[in-house]
Amino acid sequence: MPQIIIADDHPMVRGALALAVESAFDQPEILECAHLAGVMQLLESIGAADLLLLDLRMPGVDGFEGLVRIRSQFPATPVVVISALEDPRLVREALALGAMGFIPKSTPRAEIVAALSLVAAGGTYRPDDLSLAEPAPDSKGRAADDDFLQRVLTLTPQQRRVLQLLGTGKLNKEIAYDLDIAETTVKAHVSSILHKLRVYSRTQAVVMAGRLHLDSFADVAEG
Amino acid sequence: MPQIIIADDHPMVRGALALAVESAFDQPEILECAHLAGVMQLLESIGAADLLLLDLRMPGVDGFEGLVRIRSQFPATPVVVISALEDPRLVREALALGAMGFIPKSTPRAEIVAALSLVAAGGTYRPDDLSLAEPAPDSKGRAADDDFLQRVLTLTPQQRRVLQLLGTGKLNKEIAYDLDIAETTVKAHVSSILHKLRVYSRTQAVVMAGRLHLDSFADVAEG
DNA sequence: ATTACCCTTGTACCAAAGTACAATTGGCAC
DNA sequence: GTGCCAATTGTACTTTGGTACAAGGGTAAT
Repeated sequence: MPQIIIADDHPMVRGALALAVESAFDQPEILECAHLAGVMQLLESIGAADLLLLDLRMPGVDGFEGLVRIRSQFPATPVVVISALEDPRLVREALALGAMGFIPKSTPRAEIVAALSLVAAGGTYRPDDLSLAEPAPDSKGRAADDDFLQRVLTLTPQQRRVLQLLGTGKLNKEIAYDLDIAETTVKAHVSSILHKLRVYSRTQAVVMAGRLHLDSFADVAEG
Repeated sequence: MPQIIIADDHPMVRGALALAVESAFDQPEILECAHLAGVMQLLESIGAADLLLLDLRMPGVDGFEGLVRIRSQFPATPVVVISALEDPRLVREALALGAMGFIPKSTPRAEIVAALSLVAAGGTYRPDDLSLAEPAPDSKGRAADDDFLQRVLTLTPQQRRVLQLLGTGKLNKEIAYDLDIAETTVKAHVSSILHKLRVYSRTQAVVMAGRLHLDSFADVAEG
């Protein structure tokens, strides 16, 4: 019996998604959450879900931070991002951050069902009109960030956890305690992380990684 | 004959600013630059300008770094920051870093002229709607951040410059080079900064300080 | 079963970070 | 002037951070 988590702060949306899930899976166990904390608790208690439908905007989730947290702490759980928006950049970034799909809320039910089946089968889904419209980099700063994203994706799950804690400013010693491993091991991970991210200090890694969350800066027209 | 430097990578913007400068000063000598390197060269050759209009975003300047470099190497030159953005936090920080004014590109010409005159007279300028709209905390997470902001404000100007460079992930050695001081001095500043901010590592300082800039998340409507 | 990769840990070493104490200079205010 | 403070620098020291190398155990794929 597949366990599916639906995380959205809007009950109506959860209901609609539940219908789609019931169509796409055989006797699913549907677990609903209205906030990120609930999702994390659920995942901790059941270890890993078979699928997680995650809204980008809910209490406790301001953007991709929730996705990143979940992906790094529960890499085994496939995540499909649900969003009211469908900006190509958002889609790309969500997928780059490890989401297995991106479903705009405006998607027809039938297509949602197909998308969920696709992801359950190990595929990835994105809105049709984006399959081709991808290779269109617009601004300059974007490129560098995308490069960095690609590098973050080469990190192993444990390394992502380390990077996560690194991002809170913790010492190696504290990270070791948190992950219940030796400080030596943390150092090994940090070294590997620095190489993969092509930076030369933890501080730089933190600065770079920090941008992944909040580089949603609206390009403002010249005055 | 006052020497005024206009640094912006957009010719149209430079033109508009030049007009304002000509209205605000008597027979000004206007020097234009499209990138940071040119500004530094100009300042080195003429020693100090009477006013520098500096865009936040140009080749070689990703944010406050250029402002910091200029302020530290040519403290005698008053700098007015020109920006397409007008986030109150940006304004506050620019002024904290030693800018004598902050002029959004959307400002009417007449007001720009007045602002330039004000700064030339030794005053500081900021957009009107920010003089009062500052002390308005809205969300919960704000409280802690405001505490932190209060602590940041206890930093001396030079310490803020150091913190700024710290936030780019630079080593003490690099910071020393940028500010043209000894690494020992940088260490002294960092130590002092850590104490004032009540953190125990540069990484934590960077993480905390990072929040001050970019927690500007646009609230998006539900689908 | 052999390869490959991840996670783990250890030792050893070097570089960077951070603290503590002391001292000089210069500006500014009372 | 005297005092205060920012800024600077130095020496000396301890703690973190980071690299290099080596190695054992686990899992998954070929």
